[in-house]
Amino acid sequence: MESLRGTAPSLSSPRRRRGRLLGVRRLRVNERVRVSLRDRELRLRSLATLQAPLRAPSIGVLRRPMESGEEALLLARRQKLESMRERGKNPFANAVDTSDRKLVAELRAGFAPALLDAAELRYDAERVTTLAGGRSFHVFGRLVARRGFGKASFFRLRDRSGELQLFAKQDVMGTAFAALEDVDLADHVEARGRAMVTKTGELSLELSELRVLSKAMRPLPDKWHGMTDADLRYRHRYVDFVATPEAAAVIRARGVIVQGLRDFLDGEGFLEVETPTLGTLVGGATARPFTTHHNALDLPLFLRVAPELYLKRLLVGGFERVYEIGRCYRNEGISTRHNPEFTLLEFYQAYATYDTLMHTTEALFRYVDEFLTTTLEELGFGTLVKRWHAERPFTLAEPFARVPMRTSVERSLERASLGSEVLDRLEALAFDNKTKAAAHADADGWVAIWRTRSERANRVDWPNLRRALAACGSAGERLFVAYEYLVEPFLAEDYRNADGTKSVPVFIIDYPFEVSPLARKKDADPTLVDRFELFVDGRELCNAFSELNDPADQEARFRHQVELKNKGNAETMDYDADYILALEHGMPPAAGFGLGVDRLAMALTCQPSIRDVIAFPLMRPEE
RNA sequence: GGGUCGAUAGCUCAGUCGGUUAGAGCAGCGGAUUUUUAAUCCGUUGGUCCUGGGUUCGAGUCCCAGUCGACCCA
Repeated sequence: MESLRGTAPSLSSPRRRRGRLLGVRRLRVNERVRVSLRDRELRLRSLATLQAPLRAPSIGVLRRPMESGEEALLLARRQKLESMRERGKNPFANAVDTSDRKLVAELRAGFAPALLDAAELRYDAERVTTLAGGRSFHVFGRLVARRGFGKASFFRLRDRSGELQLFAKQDVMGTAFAALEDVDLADHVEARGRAMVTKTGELSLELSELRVLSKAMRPLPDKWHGMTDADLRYRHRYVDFVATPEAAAVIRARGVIVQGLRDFLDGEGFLEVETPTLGTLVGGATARPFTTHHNALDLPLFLRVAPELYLKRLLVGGFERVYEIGRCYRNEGISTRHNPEFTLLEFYQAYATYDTLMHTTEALFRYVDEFLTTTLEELGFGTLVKRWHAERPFTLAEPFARVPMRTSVERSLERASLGSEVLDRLEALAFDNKTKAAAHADADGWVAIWRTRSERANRVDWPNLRRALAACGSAGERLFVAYEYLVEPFLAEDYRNADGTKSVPVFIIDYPFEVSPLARKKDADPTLVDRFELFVDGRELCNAFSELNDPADQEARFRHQVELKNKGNAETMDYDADYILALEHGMPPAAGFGLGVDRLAMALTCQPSIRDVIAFPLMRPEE
């Protein structure tokens, strides 16, 4: 990584600006187009004046192939733009009158009584004519398809609410029909026309007028296949959203999900707040931070990894129920489940325990899912949302399972035909490369035998389990690691609904205190804390606990974090003296909750990568 | 960080064993077409085969290095 950053500028050749539609490259292409136009003019002029002697070579000039296929496409659009200007039409018109605008969805709603087939959107012609009553309708949108028939033409217009066919006929439009030659796919237009139904039953506007409002200078991707190259899609999301309707629907769904979260919490009397994203300390989660710098104060700063400690200060300040939905930043790897910046929902509730929050969590998930479903149906995404529901490998309809962490490990061992000996021997299993292999001979032998006990026992990632155990400094950490390797990979198959067709969300509860530096210890067993994480189809979505409000205990936990940091662990918290001071002023008993909003969106919309639910995911630059 | 796979026209993709001038569909351009909906029909433009190096009489194809991406693992 480091070396890459250092050497990239000198190594990277001026190439790489090939093939991929990169923003920077686009500009260059445009410049090249302009230059080449000037070139051509000059050459043509010289042809005319110099005549015969240069004739042979200049034919070569004339027949010189267009710079590239892409540039030829751009040139064609520029020529249409010029043609518009010559006819006094502004290709980037700004003054529009939307006072009588109809959204496509509104228009369809108005003609709903004439629907013959709701699934295929076929309409009865006579009833549409009657309902329209001779009115002209005014619509705005982008042209996404066209079919020409000489003296007639079909367009497909898309606005934010849906798509509608426009039908242009020469005998209706008169001279305006010829101007359609300057209209390209992807142009933004306004159109007026009477509502009618075509021979095939499609509701259409028979155009009296079509005006280009904004000329698109680049074509859309393949009308049928769209854009499938993942690299292109993520780098040029604005194109992806036009070319891949589901990609746009997912972003819309995400917005609705966030709205649903707010709706639920507002209804429970929570106050939405905003807390700092820049700070001098790292806290609220064990994660490696991004660093930055404030110039005026000459102060090194961290981007927050979680809002937790500020939200709990608000509890001290008398706000009993607060929440924040905000961006957090963790300087860690990128994967299908991790983006360096991501959105966290955290809420804190005074006089509640983690047990209270388990009930709240179930209610919240069901509320948001219902909200998403009904809202998307209203927006005309009924088919899509049905498909998502069917594809989901989990169900929210049944009670979520609850299992204490230790029990979950014991159960999982049983299912793998392994005994408690595995749990008893965690410390001895630890393996790291520093120690001689001979020292692990016993453990190697046990693992070899355990692997033979069952197919599931063989599926366990023993090498990495043993490596992770080597990094543990306490029994609590070892239990947690055992859980991660022996239980978590099997959650989705172990916890199923009544008929076994879908997985059921699982609360894993009662974590070791060593891996929970901000959670309250259990009264009955101080080696554990009142904490749960929620796993939906085996993926961690939530983390919640009864809050630690004993300043002395919190101080000891912070000290332990600092010890780990001094030993070289990058994913630790700082000692936050001001937070201790806040606790000393008295924080009410409370429980707090965190939810990965991106991951929730992934789960509810069946998206395989976090990049699909983020409008503009982080990409390595091309050049 | 490791492994596997991939990169060919603006987009989606073929390209056989290393062998003639690298093909198709869409989009574009020209033509025909007044009810199509992936419209159709005729014609046509468009290529740094990701980059660099190597092997070879000959490389899109084989080898090495690199870039970017996808997936899996860490």
